[in-house]
Amino acid sequence: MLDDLDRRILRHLQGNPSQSLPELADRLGLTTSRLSRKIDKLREGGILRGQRAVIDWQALGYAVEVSLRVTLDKTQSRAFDDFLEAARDIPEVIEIQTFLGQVDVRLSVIAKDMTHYQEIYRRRILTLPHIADIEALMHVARIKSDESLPI
Amino acid sequence: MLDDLDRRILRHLQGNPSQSLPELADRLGLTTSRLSRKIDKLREGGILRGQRAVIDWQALGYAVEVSLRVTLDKTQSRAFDDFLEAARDIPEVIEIQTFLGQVDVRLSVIAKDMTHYQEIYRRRILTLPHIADIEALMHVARIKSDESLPI
DNA sequence: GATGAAAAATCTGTGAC
DNA sequence: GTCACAGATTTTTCATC
Repeated sequence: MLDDLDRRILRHLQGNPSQSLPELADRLGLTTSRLSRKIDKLREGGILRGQRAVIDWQALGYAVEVSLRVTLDKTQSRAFDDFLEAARDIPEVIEIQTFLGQVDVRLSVIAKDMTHYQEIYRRRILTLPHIADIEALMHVARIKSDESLPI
Repeated sequence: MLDDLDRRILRHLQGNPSQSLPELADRLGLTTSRLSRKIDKLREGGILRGQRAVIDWQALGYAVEVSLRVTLDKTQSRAFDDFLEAARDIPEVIEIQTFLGQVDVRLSVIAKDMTHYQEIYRRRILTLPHIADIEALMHVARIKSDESLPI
């Protein structure tokens, strides 16, 4: 379903997204039109979902990131749905993942500083429904972040 | 430093990534050139770091994601550096974060299926240097993922 | 059905107002 | 802050294999 050329194209799009088609075609030894059509196919197939602007939120003044592990009160059958729905609406929550196992959900929360974080934590996080337990880890750095998928 | 218009622009660039300048300008009620210059400023300010192709790795056949919490052997002063450097080179490791506290590093690993995951885990993860302890959580879903920063 | 070359449409960036 | 234009880029068309 995905040939070798597709893989090479994806790898390049991942690394240098903002290069032009002729430029990329040149590197890959293709004509521009062939490359253009290949990319169309990848988009149609849902593999290429488009481009996204990379925004440096540290430059925006967000200096603090905290990773929260949440365990939910499983006596309530709607616990998951309720919790996720409410968590999704908090703008400072930039990541939500769910798990199989002792921990139910992981959230990444960003804030301008520790005071701001405390405020978000008390007013928005602790008021989320069905929380049984929370464990927080202060984040130091993101070393790698999705830049290089194994294609 | 960042006016209201900037914020709206960033919000749009985040949400609807692959729209063209005239299209976006229309939505925001601006002329194309004004928008173009605004975006230039954001780039100069380091807030906009460029574009990235969004690739759907589930469509690529990666069905499994596992989150690993790693504790390092802190008797070795080079433990962090050695570990991070080696982990970064594993293509299936798509995220690396470091923390302050009892846990040192979190890795996200993707694999085609459980067999594939076992292979990566044994051959690549367990052979990383200075590991004192690992805890794994099977990932179920990414509910939210960086799409909507609080701008 | 896929490919290459070139025209047509569209987009981006810049300079004048 | 707007308008208009030149250069670049993407997309479509058409002939070909």
